Amino acid sequence: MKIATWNVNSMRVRLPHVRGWLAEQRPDVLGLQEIKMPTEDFPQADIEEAGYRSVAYGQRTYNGVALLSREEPADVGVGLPNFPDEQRRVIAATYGEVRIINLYVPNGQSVDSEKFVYKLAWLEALREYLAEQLEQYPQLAVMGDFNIAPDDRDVHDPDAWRGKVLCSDAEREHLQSLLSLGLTDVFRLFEQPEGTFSWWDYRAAAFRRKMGLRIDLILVSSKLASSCSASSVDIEPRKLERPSDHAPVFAVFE
DNA sequence: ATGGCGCGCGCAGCGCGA
Repeated sequence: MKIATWNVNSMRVRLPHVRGWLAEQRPDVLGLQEIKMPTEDFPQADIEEAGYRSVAYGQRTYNGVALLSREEPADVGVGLPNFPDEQRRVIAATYGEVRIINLYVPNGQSVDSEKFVYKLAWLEALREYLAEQLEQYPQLAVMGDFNIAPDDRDVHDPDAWRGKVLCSDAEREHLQSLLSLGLTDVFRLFEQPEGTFSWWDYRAAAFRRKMGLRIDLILVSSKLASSCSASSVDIEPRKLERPSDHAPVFAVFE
């Protein structure tokens, strides 16, 4: 089974990239974030032409998530059950025995903003939800745009970013508390090239200059971790015309 | 190097992202 996550920064604009990537990589499940359109506008027919089912949880202008899959999804859930929120950031579904939760974690803007307070509260509610889901689903994958770089290795210039949003101790501690539930960041199960990132600012030629962060993650339960055979970032779509600022990240399970 | 870029909205220029 191959699963992947990709913040597409507008599904309308990125539909050709998504279709191309599905055709080339053939993931079993692809989680999308920042589709930036209402659920009813999601291009389900175009995705079906590519051989994929889809479930979306979208809204106008901001946020929005979707799950594309070769198999029919079961038990679709949206949102965090313990955190009423107008912002649409979570969609979950079960494929066979595997539960997949697709996330768009709040950005947080800056560590002294109200949005940062919201981000930390959101992460606390996420931890409670994941604790409950782990009890229910031994084979659990939680993937998406976490908007947290787990470690200095995941930051092109750790000193410049130290303490800043996406890299602060408070955010990293929240991520650690998710991992403490029994989840593993599968990317780090394997030897990786130094300076592997999943997001690069559109400004300042950040991609060309390899100035990025790894903030798109795939966390899995121990049962899935033991069967994981690969995990990588595919930076090729970031080189296309009008790219998303994020690259897809995938993991393979035997 | 925070400013630049790119998105939606909507038709100018702003809010937002990370």
